[in-house]
Amino acid sequence: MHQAKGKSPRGRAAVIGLTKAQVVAAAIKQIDEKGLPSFSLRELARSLNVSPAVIYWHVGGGKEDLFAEISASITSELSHELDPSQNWKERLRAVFLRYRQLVHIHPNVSPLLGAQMKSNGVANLDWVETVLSALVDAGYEGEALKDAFNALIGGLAGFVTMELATAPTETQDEWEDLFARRVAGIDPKLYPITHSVLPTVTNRIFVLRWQNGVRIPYDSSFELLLDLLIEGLDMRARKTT
Amino acid sequence: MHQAKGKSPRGRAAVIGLTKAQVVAAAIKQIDEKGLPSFSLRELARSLNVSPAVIYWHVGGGKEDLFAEISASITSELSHELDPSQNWKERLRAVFLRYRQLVHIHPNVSPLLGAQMKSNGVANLDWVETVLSALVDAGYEGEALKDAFNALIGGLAGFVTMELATAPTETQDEWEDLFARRVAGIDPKLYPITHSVLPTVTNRIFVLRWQNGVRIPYDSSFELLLDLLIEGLDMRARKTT
DNA sequence: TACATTTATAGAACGGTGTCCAATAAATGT
DNA sequence: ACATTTATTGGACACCGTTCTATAAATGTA
Repeated sequence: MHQAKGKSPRGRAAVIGLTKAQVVAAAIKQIDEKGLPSFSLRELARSLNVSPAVIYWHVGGGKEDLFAEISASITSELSHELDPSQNWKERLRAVFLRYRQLVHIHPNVSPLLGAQMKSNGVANLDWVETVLSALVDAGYEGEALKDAFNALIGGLAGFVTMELATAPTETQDEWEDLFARRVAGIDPKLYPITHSVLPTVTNRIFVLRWQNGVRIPYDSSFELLLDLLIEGLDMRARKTT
Repeated sequence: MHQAKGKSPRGRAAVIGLTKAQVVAAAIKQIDEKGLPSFSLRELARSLNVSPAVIYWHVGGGKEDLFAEISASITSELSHELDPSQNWKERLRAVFLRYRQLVHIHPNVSPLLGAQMKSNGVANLDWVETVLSALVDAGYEGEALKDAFNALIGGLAGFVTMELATAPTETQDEWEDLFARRVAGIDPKLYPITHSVLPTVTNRIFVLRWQNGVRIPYDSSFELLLDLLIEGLDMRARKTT
């Protein structure tokens, strides 16, 4: 039905045509350039000088599966180069900073790693093992381990997803103006605190922004979140151990 | 060009036809039932026994704007009924628990509040004011306030987005089988920790699951995240004050 | 009551999309 | 040399978002 899924091109070589990896790479490139909303299989096929059906042959079952492949392709680079001599806190820091770094390379793909996250099965086990083993080293097990893992992944990966949430591409300038005008018109009587901190906060916090984390990265906010989580998990572990 | 945006149906009454609010409500209903991926303006129009063009007349500019309206419609219920006598930690807890609760009512709409989050301008200022004022009460200001706000919103709203990330609707059963088989086949030599905690963790942590937070809610994990953040922010505030 | 105007809807059209299927070419194994 | 697998084509189907022009329904005004 479709391409040889064997480990590597052994006896039955890859003929000459396209590779699944090439299709995925081209898809990522196109999403990087044109954005996820305007991505289409037909245009992908066009960019490869190929019939749309070819994509179906190389990747199993259409768009959904292609997205899963893209997601796997990006997160696969995650857990390389980890220094096992570091303690668990340093390892956690490193792996999540690396995660954010990776996603920032392909901001438009971000929704596929967060909200869509189909996770083509068990592709990124390295990641899971890294986080779980760090937490085990910290002294977590059972239900507490489960919750600590979810708090870390959900909070940090979720943060990055929100950070890179797609600002509307269409009439961007026009919309920025509208937004800026609305912010300027915030009533000091109704929202005194918000109004008073507008100078330091406008377009730099989550709900009150018209650009996303691509143009205005949230480095220090992410670091704060990361520190709060790791320090907090450390304290809790010490308490119960 | 489109409907009267005035406060309420005064002189020029609402004729008899559809209301923008009705369109939005119907859209939410349809997304709740059929899921976001299979949502379409045409089917929405069909369900209202109406021509597709009618949606364009009632809501400004098509799908994108309709999504913004939906998002606003849901988050508008957010900051009601808040007890100002509570201290800032209790208020923060309450508002974010309420946020998660609200989103869980319309799980399929979740991507619109997270990854897509266009935020039709400044609709949910109540929310912002609540969080900001709590943090100001805690002693935050300037850059630290900004980072604390972003860590809270990004981490917690992001968590909920991930929790409800859309599991694939299509061939669900078949896919669950595939996933379960892959999990069962995890190599204990390669992933010793992961393998050893599989019993307590399978389908209950973020990457190793085949169902999303609708069927398997992450209550205790969210509570942990919430506690870690609030406690940590409290400690940091005391230190620097 | 009559007419002009605003409000609301209908219907058709345009270009684009995901997906599938039958036919066919290209490379491979025997 | 031939049968088989591998890879690709082109066309079809049904649906989609969006826009346009025309028309109906309600309203304001004389």
